[in-house]
Amino acid sequence: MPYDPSEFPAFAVTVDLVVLTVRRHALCALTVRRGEEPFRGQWALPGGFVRAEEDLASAAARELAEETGLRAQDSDSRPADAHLEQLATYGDPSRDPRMRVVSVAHLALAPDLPAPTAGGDAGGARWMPVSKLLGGQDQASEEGLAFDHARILADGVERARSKIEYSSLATAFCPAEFTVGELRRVYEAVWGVALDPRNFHRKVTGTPGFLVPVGGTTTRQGGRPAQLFRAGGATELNPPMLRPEV
Amino acid sequence: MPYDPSEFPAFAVTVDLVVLTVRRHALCALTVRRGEEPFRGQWALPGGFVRAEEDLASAAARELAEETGLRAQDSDSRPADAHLEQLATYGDPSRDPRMRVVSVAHLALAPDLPAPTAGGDAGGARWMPVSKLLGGQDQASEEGLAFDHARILADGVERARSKIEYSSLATAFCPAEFTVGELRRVYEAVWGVALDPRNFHRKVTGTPGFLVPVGGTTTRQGGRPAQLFRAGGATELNPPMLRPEV
DNA sequence: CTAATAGTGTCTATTAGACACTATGTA
DNA sequence: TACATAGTGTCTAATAGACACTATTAG
Repeated sequence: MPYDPSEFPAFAVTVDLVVLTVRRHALCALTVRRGEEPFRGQWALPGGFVRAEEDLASAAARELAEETGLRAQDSDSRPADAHLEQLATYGDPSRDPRMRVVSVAHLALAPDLPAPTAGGDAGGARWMPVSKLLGGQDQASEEGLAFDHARILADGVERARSKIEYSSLATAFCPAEFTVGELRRVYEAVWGVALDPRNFHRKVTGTPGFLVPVGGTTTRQGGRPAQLFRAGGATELNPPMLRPEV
Repeated sequence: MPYDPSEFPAFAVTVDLVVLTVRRHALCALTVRRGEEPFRGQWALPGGFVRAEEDLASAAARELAEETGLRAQDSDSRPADAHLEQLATYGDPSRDPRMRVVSVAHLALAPDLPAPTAGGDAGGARWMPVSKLLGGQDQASEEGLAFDHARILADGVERARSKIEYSSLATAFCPAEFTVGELRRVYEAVWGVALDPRNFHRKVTGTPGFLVPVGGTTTRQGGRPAQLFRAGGATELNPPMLRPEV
């Protein structure tokens, strides 16, 4: 196959973001209101074009910062505000009615933010419960997300749900310092199940390198003061945290 | 951000394939010899441009068929020859010196093929042991793969290694009918470890839906005749097959 | 016979899951 | 006081890993 720049079709390449957080015991995704056709007025995932001299990860980090103010690990060596990873790429020829667009979706996990959104290029932005966005396949069509974003969101949610099983990624949903109970509520919100607090406590505190005690305590959840921890260096969780209802 | 087709940069989009198989107790990848600059004469992963009206998965299946003759599940309802899934997307601005190319890499797992390659658009094609292609970081530079293909291959190998832990994907490396011992040798080759044949047998035959006895036996591995199985419908492997040396 | 692989059984240390109980804060 | 959450201990059923033993072929 000859390699002539004029012989292959030109594509637009975008990054779309599945930004997840846990708010009031519910897994939520960041959505933006579309200001233009097509799908004007509908909710969509945040995203935008990759620039001419920009890496895919950089483009995703830039969009994340524009929409939320969150800093992914990229910039310098300070601890990141959010976890960011590539999710999958969507390139159905008919996914955008205007032109051929290939979207490299990324998954971002962030702690609950005080301000729901910051300035971006989108009109309105909101955290919406994932159950609302994806619940009932038919509901997806009436109030659904634009383009193939429901599919992308579903893939991102499934990635998050499975990845917290065998990694310490759930701590990305927590602030820098958190309690065992708060971490447990993250698992419960993401999986939509109830976990035994005592077994959970034994499991996470017994896994070396997962949690590092930071010294203080807090009563922000009520009840007896709970120890504060920060995420340890361990990224793999072995043996994994098992999702119930197998 | 205005959505004007003339305002965004144009990208070329390709699919690259990490095609893995197990040959003579070694995990091997399909490589093709480059006939043109850049990297002329070096080995590379098979791949090619996505066509104007082609889905990404279709492009990957087409390239796989062109290079190996293998049929992924796409075409019709017959059982597929090979497993094919999207791996990740690589879009560093400098990954191709000629132009901006975004490559959507795919991972294919195939049984050992009698003919190493079939007709394709590449000059020579070979199965090369993964350990040769990736062993010793410095060795990668002298006899290494073109572009960022060493990185792509490493990601694909890691995906395969982790995915056979918790799925029945290892059967994609086996012919339609296989023995427990042959399946065990797949795990041993992919992970590069030795597994206890007795515990392995108990594990796989005790997981419902993983293996379905097909009735016959074979002595193609020598020794006592072994039952033949085919892959069952179960795709998830729960509890997972544990990789030793944790 | 030996050598090879297939397949079953048994023992033990570990652990997930269930749950009783105590500790320490707020209303 | 009642009530919330935090944290520890104990019991049991399941299982991964180690390994003894038998079965059935080829040479």
